[in-house]
Amino acid sequence: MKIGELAKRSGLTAHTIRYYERIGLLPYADRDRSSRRDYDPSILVWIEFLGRLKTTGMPIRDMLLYAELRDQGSGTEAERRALLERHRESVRAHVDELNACLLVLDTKIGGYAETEQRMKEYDATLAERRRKPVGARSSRAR
Amino acid sequence: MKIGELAKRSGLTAHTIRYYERIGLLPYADRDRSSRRDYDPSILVWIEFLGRLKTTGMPIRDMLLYAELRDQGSGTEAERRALLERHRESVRAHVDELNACLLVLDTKIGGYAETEQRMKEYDATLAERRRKPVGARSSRAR
DNA sequence: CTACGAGTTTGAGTGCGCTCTAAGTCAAGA
DNA sequence: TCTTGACTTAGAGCGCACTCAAACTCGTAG
Repeated sequence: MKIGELAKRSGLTAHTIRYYERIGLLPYADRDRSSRRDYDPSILVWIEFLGRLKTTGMPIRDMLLYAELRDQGSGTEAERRALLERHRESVRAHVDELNACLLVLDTKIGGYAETEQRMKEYDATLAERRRKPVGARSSRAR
Repeated sequence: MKIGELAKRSGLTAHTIRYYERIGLLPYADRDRSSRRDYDPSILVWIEFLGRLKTTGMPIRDMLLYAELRDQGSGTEAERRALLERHRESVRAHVDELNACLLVLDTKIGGYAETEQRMKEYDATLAERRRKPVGARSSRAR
């Protein structure tokens, strides 16, 4: 698979794929006789996993650490696991924080909704007063 | 309240507070006779809210939009509400995405845990073989 | 043969959100 | 009076994660 094809399939740009290779996030890709990168589709699995790490806010320097452990192969599993576990906890904490913020947001939005509601009622009252002018009892006061 | 005090209370640095004022995220603060900023503690509420927006990933340009609507006062409530509602949905979507990633992470970590377990068992088998050498029936094969 | 399109490299540029520097002002305490 | 330290400004610098530019090389279709 050429870099253009991989870009399409992975959702990254060719630029980004080369950048990732440069910094060591993607392994050095085999080149064909005219020195174009030629990928094995299995790279997609790794890119997808990197995407998860990215989505969950892991900085590139940590992904790099994980990638290096992975390249070193067996014997690094415990460290890799520890890295992922630490990350998992930070993601969980962040999710909790986001949920707390969502509550605040809901409250704030609820406040605007109330204001809107009171304004509608006020408008309705005015309309009522125009129909049954001064002195007439408001039908809204039930 | 002076900027240093506000920094302590808000968790922002004085630098960041000045930066936020410069870009319009914080209102222009009143200065005392020697042109130092003097804050009303009520600013803390606004800073805290900005913090929530930041935590939930709202870019500064959007906070700025919200801040401008707020400065314009009444008549902008519907727009402010709409802005927050859009943001809320994007945060919800992001939380869902994070939760999905957490599942993947759990699976991956589970994989490492399994490998570790198998290695422990293998070590145990070796130890067993050392105690009851060649020919002896392994007690682990139950 | 030549033109095109997709690839190559190195290195520079971009947008975001701060973060810091330099040079100066001011008020209060020793 | 002098020193200290918290403040002021405009503007430069930084770390991150890309993103793009320039100049070049290939393989293939017309």
